[in-house]
Amino acid sequence: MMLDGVDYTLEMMAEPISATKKKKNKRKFTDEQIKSLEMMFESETRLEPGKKMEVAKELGLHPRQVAIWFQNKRARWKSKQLQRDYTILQQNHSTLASKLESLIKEKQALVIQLQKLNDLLTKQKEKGEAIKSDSEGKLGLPMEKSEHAHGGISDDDSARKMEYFGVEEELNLISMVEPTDGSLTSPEDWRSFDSDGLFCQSGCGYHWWDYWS
DNA sequence: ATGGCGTACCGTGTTACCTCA
DNA sequence: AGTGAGGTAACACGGTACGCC
Repeated sequence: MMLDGVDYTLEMMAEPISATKKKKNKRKFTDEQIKSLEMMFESETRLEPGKKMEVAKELGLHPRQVAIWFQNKRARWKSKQLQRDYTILQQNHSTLASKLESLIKEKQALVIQLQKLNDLLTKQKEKGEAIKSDSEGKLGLPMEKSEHAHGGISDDDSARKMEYFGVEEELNLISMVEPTDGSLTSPEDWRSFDSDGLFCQSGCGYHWWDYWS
């Protein structure tokens, strides 16, 4: 049985066709046919009817065979593309996951530093208030003494602060502002954090180190 | 203008066959 | 020689687009 130069009975007719099972005249395309089809698929994944007829004639195939080959090729290409995309997504996910992990660790370290500093500030505030009330009790006057009155911080004061906080912790003061729940990330939270006067930057008339004496 | 019909094509899933380890 | 897995041509089916009447 010859069809456009192709013998479709090859290999297939050795076995009788069963009544229930439809026998397919399946024959593998030649390397040359596949090569030509692949080249065409690279330039266009769909064939126009005219082009399909032309290709079929050129390769000695039925137009239907060419159409089916392109359909199957598109399906195979899509499947492989999905696999490639999946691999890329997996790699991206892995990279992001490791970055997230290191960021979480970094955050935890910062939170611990922040809590430590908050404890120090609370203790210092309590200590300052105790001294203040003690002085008022003795003199019967509000406390006026500060380094402002003397014209600045003494070397003695600076040394005492360093001794208390340590140089590194003092340098990191600005960055230690985020609690575990992230509740200080909004402007409102910043105001509330500042409202106890610990971080009053201007117009307060005194600073936290005023309580050192 | 609209709806019915036939045709061609597509995507998706399945089947049947071939090849190879 | 027999067999199972993987590849693939061919098919089935449902959906869509288009032209014609």
